[in-house]
Amino acid sequence: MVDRVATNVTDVTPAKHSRGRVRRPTAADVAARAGVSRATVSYVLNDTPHQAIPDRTRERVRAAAAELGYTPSAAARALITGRSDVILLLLPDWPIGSTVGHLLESLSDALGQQGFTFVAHPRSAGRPTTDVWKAITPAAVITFEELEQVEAERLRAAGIELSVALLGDAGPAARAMDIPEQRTGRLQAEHLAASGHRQLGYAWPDDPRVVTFAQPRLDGVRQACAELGLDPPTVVPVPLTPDGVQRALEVFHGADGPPVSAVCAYNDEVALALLAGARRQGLDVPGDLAVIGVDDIPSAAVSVPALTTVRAETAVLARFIADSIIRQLDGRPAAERPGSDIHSIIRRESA
Amino acid sequence: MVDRVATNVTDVTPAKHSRGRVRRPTAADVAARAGVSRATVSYVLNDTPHQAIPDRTRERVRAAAAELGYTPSAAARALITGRSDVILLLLPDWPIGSTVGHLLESLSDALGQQGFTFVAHPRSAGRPTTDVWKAITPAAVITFEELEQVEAERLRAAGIELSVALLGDAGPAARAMDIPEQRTGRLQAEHLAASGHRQLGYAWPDDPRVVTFAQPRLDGVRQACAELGLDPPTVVPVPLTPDGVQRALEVFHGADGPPVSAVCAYNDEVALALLAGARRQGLDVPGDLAVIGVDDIPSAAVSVPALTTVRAETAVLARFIADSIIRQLDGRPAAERPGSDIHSIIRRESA
DNA sequence: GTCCTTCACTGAAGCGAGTCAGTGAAACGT
DNA sequence: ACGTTTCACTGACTCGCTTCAGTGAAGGAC
Repeated sequence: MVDRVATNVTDVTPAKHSRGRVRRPTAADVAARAGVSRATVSYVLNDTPHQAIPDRTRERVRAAAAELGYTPSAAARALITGRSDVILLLLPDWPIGSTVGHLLESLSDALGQQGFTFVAHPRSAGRPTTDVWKAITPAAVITFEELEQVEAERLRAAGIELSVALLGDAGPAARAMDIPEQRTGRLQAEHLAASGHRQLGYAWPDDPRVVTFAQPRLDGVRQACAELGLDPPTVVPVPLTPDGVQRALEVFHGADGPPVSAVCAYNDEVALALLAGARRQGLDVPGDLAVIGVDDIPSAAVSVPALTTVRAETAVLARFIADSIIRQLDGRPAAERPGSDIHSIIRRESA
Repeated sequence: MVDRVATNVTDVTPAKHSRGRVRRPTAADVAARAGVSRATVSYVLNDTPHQAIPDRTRERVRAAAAELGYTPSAAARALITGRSDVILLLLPDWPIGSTVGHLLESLSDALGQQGFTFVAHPRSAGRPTTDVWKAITPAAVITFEELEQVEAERLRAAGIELSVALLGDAGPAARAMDIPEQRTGRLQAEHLAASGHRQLGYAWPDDPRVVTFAQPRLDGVRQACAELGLDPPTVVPVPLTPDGVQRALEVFHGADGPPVSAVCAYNDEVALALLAGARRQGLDVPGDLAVIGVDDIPSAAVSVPALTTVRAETAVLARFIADSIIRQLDGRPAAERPGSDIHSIIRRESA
């Protein structure tokens, strides 16, 4: 190859395959351009420790790499290291809303800053789980619910060392992060109790797929009620249909038990449905019934009455998750759980 | 290696690395167990054409693979074929809601059925685009908006042959699918016109990041108005804040122009905000102002009044997108655009 | 009986990196 | 002056797979 470095012409026309396909530059190309061996290129570009390479050479290599626009092939790297820089999130099959959307974004951000690539895969409800991780070989996979024994083993057998569940007990053997969802429940109950409500209701989501999410929130409400000396909350499922909401409101109003004066909703969507239902029945909110949600979705600010809700600092949470994963990947102890300050009440009109 | 096939003992204990890490079975393991060469294993498992391999042997190989729980290493495959089975969707940095969530799920389904693995990557708004595709080497990448020239070239230079934008003109050189978003706008306008409304408004999203989505919808409304002989719609941005909604409603009510009797909202979220705002001002919906949304989010069914909206068959759309991509990957002509039947009006109370 | 096909496979060459074990040359110690 | 250490590298192997170019044996044609 003619040495073009000496001339001022930087010819970086991408080489062509025999088939005419563009071929991206490889470490060998960089090596040739810098006048060193492939090994040296690898050492320099990876900052491999215990390798005596003078700054002159390092500079030459880096310059060559930059000029060629070289980036290592992820596939080759994954092949030899056994894992990629990818961290895979398995999305649950239940409807993902803006909250999960935010979490994705924050996670991507937090992980990206540490040099990892974050991707999400929606597990299709219909078909059996294809082994996504085999197509990606991620460094770790994140799930919402804990994996079943069988699946966890299959993961492990596929060579993926780390899998983390966001929800679920952080039991002895378990690899769950135990995201503090019950705190949202506690906050809801505490806020209502502080306004003098003594008999609370819980608007449970009607979708069986979200129990993992709903359970800790309800648990939080229950705990708070117990601690504050209130009766346990009246739990009522609230389907997102006009009739369903209507019936739920009747139960809250005392159809078969003591009437409640305030309800904690599983999330803002359910809370908003309750607000609308109350209006249809001529109930005043918060006069006849106070309602508090979770998530602070955009619609919560513009409803009538405006929805009081619990907001979580997704970004902080995401950073914690990212940190934990990276530390575990490095074999270091897990990161410290974020404090209680990541949740806060957004006080508006409904409670 | 002792031939264990003859005995009834199937010893499939995963082999260990020197480092003690689990090693997944490779094609060589399968070959050894089946008593053939690695090449044969590859031919059998990939059903490589023009290869004379008797069914006996095929069976043996497949059995061995099944017993060992063998699955090819995606990394190795990607390394040699130059691309993976992964199709990457770049999520826009604007808030993703349940509609996008549905689309993800449907796409994952449709693509998965064809043997592809679908993953989504949220592009973080803050940091410059990391080249995700380099960490994944996808067969194709899907974007919402069309990529900028520079980015498209970088993609191409990274060896990714196919990139598709969901929105944007399907111009001459462009690789856009031109998802028929303006149809939703047309449907909205046509529905309102059919109810006798002559002066329409358009509730434009206040978030500048969603213009690509909003523009075609508004275009659709404009087209329909023109065709039906109505005045062009009064376009008003509607921020999702109480004040913002209030001001928007005043404009719709004739604050600086002819008052409108019905408004098409960019989506259900905006529509719902309008509904709440109207209530605060004591306006009757649909009496004083009819409102129609897009998306049919769960909350639309339980609002007061219940929201009339336009729903899209995400699954059909996703199948079309998946088909198009796969056909283009194979060099076949693109799939036929789905008909107008993928959008339909969900008629409720608000219009 | 010889030559040519077809059959049923196999050996080996790569894909693009990471990494270990060297290897000459220079610097240093005594 | 001679042995040892450090420096600055490089050659070659490896990861798991696809694929091309054979290769020996059996079968068929003449």
